Amino acid sequence: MIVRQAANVLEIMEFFAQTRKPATLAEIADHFGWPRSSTFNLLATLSEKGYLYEPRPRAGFYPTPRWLAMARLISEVEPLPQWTHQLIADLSAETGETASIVAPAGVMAVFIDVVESQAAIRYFATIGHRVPIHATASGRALLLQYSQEERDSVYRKIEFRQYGPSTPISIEAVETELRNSIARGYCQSFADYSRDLAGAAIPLPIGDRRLSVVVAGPEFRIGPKIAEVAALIARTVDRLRPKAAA
Amino acid sequence: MIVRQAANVLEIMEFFAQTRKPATLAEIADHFGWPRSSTFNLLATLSEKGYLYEPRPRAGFYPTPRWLAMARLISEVEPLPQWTHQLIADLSAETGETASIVAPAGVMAVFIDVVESQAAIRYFATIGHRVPIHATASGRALLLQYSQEERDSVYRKIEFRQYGPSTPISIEAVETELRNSIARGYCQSFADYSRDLAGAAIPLPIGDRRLSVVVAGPEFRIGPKIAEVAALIARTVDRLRPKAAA
DNA sequence: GAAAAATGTACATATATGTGAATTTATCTG
DNA sequence: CAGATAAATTCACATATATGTACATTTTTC
Repeated sequence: MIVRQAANVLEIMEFFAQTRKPATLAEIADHFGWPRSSTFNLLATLSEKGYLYEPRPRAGFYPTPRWLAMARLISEVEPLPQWTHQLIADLSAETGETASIVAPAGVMAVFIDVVESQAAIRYFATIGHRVPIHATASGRALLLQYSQEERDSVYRKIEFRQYGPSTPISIEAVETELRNSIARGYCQSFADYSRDLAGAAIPLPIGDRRLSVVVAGPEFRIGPKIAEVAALIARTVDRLRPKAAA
Repeated sequence: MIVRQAANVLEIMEFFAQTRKPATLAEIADHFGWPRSSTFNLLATLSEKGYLYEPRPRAGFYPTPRWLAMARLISEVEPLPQWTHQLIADLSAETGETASIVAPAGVMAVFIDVVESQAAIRYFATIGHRVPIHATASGRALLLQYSQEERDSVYRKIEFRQYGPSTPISIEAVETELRNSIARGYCQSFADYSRDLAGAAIPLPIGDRRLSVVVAGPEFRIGPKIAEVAALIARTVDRLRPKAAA
């Protein structure tokens, strides 16, 4: 079950992140199609807690810097090492596609850092974006780092759905694909989950964290050169990863 | 009316900002005394939206970097000029007390930047902290920048309460205190709102934004030297504020 | 290695909560 | 400067929602 008012808080924040200017109660209510009274309660709650204020009298609400302060505290812990951002920046620059660092989240994989392609037609992904762990290159690069028991435990919770023509729709299909990936030296996906989308990924263990790097883009651009892209990822990791650490 | 689940989202994030490590459903539920099932729904919602993930399998949830990405976008707009942070940093260093930049939010004043005192006994304030606009030095330094009509409009919404012995409990009392502040050259408060707390503040208009700077600390430390502190604030603003801007 | 304890998940139901309509307050406009 | 228009609040009530209970799964204990 989705907690509506919790989701609404996030939507409001995303709204401000997009518009980047103060908004009045009426504007917000209209934008979301929420009743004024409900919007009023929400804004009042956020204000009361110190997360919203009125920069100028009657010019509307805007988030306080408290969000930033809190987010900084949270992200200080286990920050990604510098070089991982460099990694996806380089990969995106060289391939012209979108590159990301991905982490596990139950049966899903979450994008925790993203550098987007500059191409007009491109894979649009943002930090926080989630995809099924078994039906994507990046996800499978995570699964490769699990023990058999851990993988089994994940499989039990997966709801296998035919997202695309090549989606693996059984545990066996996923395990087979994992074995293929090992043989191949990298993970790949051709529209397993998103239409027209292809990607190459490799595992990226950092300390005891299980991450992966993925480069993804439209099938017609990535498809022909997927092996090259995979090799480039591996080379770039080798180049940037500090030698001392595992 | 307070929107409970909206507040809960904030509480969870604050919880993570404090503990700075992943927490399991059970830990979170116990910490807040929430039912497991409700906690489950909340965490599921936040995860689904891409704001929570599981860094390591079964080691609990933690916020994704999406919070940071969003907060950065939001705060890029109208960032405080560099020198205002320098201002409160210098003031805090020189006085040994807590210094803050404050903005209006209806009948309240919000702390939008804070440098805390290092003293063992100190004014504990964080970004986002809110205090009544009429019963604090910082708030009155904001009111001084309002027109009479704007002030009247604020007064109408204030619920006058006797927070401390010297809290102004009528419009007239506030107006009188404002006139005194002008004569005095700065705003002050002696436990008007918080017990044992005293502070000196002056208006700090930046562009068309109405802000104020305040230095606050325990009455016994600040009290005797309040005039000096106020003078120091004024001098420091003069020193740091770019000459060109108003 | 089996049993116990702890944790995570699903669902029906009573109730806390969101909302439509009414009221107050502010802002245009001629 | 009225009178009109729009925005912000308030409030009682029906309904969407949080939770108690039951069940499944995982981890720990002995």
